[in-house]
Amino acid sequence: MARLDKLRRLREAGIDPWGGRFDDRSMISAVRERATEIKFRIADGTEIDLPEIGPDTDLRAWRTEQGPGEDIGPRVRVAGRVMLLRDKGKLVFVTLRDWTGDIQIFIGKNQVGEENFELTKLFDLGDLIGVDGRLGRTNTGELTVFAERLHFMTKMLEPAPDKHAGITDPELRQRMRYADLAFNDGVMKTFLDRTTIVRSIRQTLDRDGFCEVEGPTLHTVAGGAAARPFVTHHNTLDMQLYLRIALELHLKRLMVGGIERVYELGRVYRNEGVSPRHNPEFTMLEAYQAYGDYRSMMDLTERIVTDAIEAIGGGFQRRFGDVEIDFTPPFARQTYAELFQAATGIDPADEQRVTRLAAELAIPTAGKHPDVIRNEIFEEKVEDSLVGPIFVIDYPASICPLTKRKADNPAIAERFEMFICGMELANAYTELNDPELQETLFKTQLAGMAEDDSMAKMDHDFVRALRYAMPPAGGLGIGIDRLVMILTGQRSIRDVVLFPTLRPE
RNA sequence: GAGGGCGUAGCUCAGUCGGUAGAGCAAAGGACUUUUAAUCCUUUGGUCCUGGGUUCGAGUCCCAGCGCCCUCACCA
Repeated sequence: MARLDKLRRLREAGIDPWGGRFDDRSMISAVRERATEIKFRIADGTEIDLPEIGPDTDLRAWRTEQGPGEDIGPRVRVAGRVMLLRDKGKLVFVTLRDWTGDIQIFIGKNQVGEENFELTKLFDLGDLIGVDGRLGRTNTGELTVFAERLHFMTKMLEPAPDKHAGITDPELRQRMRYADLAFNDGVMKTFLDRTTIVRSIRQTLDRDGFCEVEGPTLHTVAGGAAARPFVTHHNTLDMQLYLRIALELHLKRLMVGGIERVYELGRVYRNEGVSPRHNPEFTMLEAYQAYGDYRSMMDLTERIVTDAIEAIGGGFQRRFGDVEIDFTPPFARQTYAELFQAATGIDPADEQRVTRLAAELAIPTAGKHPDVIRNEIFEEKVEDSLVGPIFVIDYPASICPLTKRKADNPAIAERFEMFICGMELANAYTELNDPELQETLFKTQLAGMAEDDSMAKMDHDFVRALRYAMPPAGGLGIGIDRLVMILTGQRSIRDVVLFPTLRPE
């Protein structure tokens, strides 16, 4: 009988196939925790605990040994999706799933009565049902709700995916995330973990006295990062607008205004290529702390990451692919120059040998600033191999134009990047707050931009804001999606973004 | 944007040298009161991504296109 026929049969039996309010149900995880309340009541009325349940448990034999008696378990009400259906004639087993877990339902014809039992004939994989029953264990020891009454909740009209493999086509999983969440193991957990991580980050920042704000996502000038923006248009104002590519410039304006610890955790949009580590829209945290510097932000980053790990559990030793990562604080801190020297055997200050190495690595050097060449070598020889977590500190100043230099060494910028498994997870600076220097650096940056990046413009208002005095500050950016990838063990950003950008069907 | 791989039943996948389109799950009918990816019997189910070409004959070989995945580039 097809699903639509069953729908009709439900209606004919006076049952609404789309269900309704269903009060007082317990979450399946909570029901599972009540397993210890199940007792075996023997003839004289005394109640004894069930034996330890193992893979070879034979409760039927154990019950026979105890003599005449019966299982007494708590009455529970659950609701969820029918994941597996095992029809044994006058007996039907259902594996029911809600968003907290799975539990088996036992539906015996003699136990629930003819009318309820007829309802099971109208069940399909994927339907939503409600069950009243008593918690107990089957002969094999499986924790089970022995149904006393069935409630039909909602009919699924589409065929269910393969009950073992689920949906494996990555495009379908992303396009039909609803089915992915409902039928593929572990997907729900990953996204609930994502929520837990984001909540934990807010808690860490709030506890440190940071103030969460919401900046504009529509910008008249898209600044704060070197990326191409999405362009849009406001009709009645008849003006071109850009979707933000970073949170930075508005948060700094707020620092000028006196919001001394400020952060935004929100979506930014970059009109660049897609890859397993890049989605056109992604979630960034940016935090700014007045009277701090990049070292303050390093401590904060470490707390944000370790708090998030504690929030989702599983300990500081974690796996990502086949790599073992140790998040036990403190995280390693090494200078850019040290790492360069260790990986290449060459002193980064040795101009000649750096140039020779660039040639060996087939890195074109013509017309490039030595620091740019150095950084290309660094990216190739160092970054990919950093398992981390590690803070790479003290970058060459010329590749960080918007960063304060070290007071005692103007060639070095007060910046760190945190790497885990070769991925850049965080980036922080001691922020530049000199408006005149900022303006000059903006101009040089714009002059160096390619023709197709011409939508980059000078943000005059931002420079004016700095003229009203922004306190010296540390600033931090964390790529939330990548952090979630690392902490949940997902290799693709599209497995931690609920609805990644896709071409239309 | 460049290179490589993939596209077959509702789902997961086989498909040999170019010779009648296959399996498991799902679906439909039946048996079974402690199963658990239940099992057993029966049945149904195809635009082989699209369009050309080679050939007596193409899921298979060739060309083009579309889509997805991976690597690289831009970027975080």
